[in-house]
Amino acid sequence: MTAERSTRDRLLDSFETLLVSDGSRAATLEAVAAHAGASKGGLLYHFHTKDELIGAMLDRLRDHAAADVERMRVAPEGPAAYYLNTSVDSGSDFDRALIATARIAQENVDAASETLDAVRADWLAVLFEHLNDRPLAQAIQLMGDGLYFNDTTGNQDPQALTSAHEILKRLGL
Amino acid sequence: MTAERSTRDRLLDSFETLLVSDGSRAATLEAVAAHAGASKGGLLYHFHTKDELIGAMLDRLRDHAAADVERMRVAPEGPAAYYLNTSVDSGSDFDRALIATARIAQENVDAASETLDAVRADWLAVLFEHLNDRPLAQAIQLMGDGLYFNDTTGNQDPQALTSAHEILKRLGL
DNA sequence: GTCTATATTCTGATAGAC
DNA sequence: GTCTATCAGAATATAGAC
Repeated sequence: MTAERSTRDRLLDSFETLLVSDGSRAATLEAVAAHAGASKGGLLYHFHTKDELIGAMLDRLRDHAAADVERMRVAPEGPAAYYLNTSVDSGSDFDRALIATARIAQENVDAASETLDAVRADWLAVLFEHLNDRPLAQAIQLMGDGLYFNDTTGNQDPQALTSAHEILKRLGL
Repeated sequence: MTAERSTRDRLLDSFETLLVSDGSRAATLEAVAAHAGASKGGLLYHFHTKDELIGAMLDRLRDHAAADVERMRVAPEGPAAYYLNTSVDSGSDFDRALIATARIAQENVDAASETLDAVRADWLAVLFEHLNDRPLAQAIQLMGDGLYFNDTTGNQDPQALTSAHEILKRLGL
C-alpha cells in the first residue's frame, strides 16, 4: 500500500538530483522531464516556468528543514553531533534538497539565498540554545558547511567527519 | 609604466568574475567577451573552445596556489590563522579563481575537481607540517571551507571568522 | 494530466574580412 | 588579433490534440 509518488513530486526529485549531480546547466527542463519519465509538456503543466519549479523546490525544502530542526532538538547524541553527522551527504531527501538549493543560490537567485539563510539561522539557533556559546556554535556550523562543501565539490575525505568529532571532544563536548 | 593587462588575461578575469557573481549559466562566451570588452570571435581566437577557456583558468589557479602556499608557510601569524583569514573572500585574484573553479567542479568537470583537490591537499600539508596534529589541521580546513562556502552562497556572517579564531585560541593556538 | 509539434531565443562554434 | 556574419543545436515556453 505504498502511496505512489506523484508525477509532480518525481519531477521535483529529478530536478534536485540533476542539480546535485551535474549542476545547474545540466538541469534543463527537458533533462528533468526525461529523468522523471515524463515529457517537457507534462512538466510545464505542473510548473508553468522554471522559476515556478525552483519555487516549489524551496517550499519543499522549508518543510524538510522544519522537521530536521525538531529532530536535531531532541537528538540523543546532542544537537552538535547530530548536526555534524547529518552534514555529510547521506543521500537523504533533505540533503539533496539542500545541496540543490545551494546550487541555485549560487546563481544569484534571491529566493534561494534567503531560504538557505533561514534554514541555517534555525540550525544555529538550536546549536546556540543547547551550547550557550556563540563562537562554539558558529565553529560547529562552519565545520558542517565545510563537510557539505566538500561532499559537493566532488572530493570527499572520509576522515574529515572523524576529525570534526575529535575536535568537538577537545572542546569539551 | 603599469603593464597593460592582455586581452587574454582580461578574458580569463571576466570568465572568473561572471562565474563567481552569477554562476555557470551566466558565464556564456558572449557574456564573458562583452564583460572583457571584446567580441565572441575575439575570445575564440584565444580559446578555441569553452573547455580550453576552463583549462586556461585552471592553469592560472595552479600558479596562484603555489605562490599562496609559500606565503602561508612563512606567514608571521602562523599558517592556521593565515589560512582562516584568507578563507573569507577578500576579492583577491586568487579567491576569485578558486571560487570560480569550485563552480566548474560542481558541474562534474574532472579537471576542475582534480585541481581543487590538489590545492586543498597542499594547504592541508602545510597545516599538518606546522601543527603535527591531523584532526586539528582538518578541522581548520573545514572551517575555512565553511567560510568560503558562505561567502559564496550570498550569505556572509561577519562574526563567523571571529568565532573561528576564538575556537583556535581555545584549542591552544 | 500528459503528450507532440512548433515558435523563439540563446549558445557554442566556424568562416572570412580587416 | 580582433571583428562581423552566420549556422546548427539546445533551451524555455506556447498551442492544441488526446
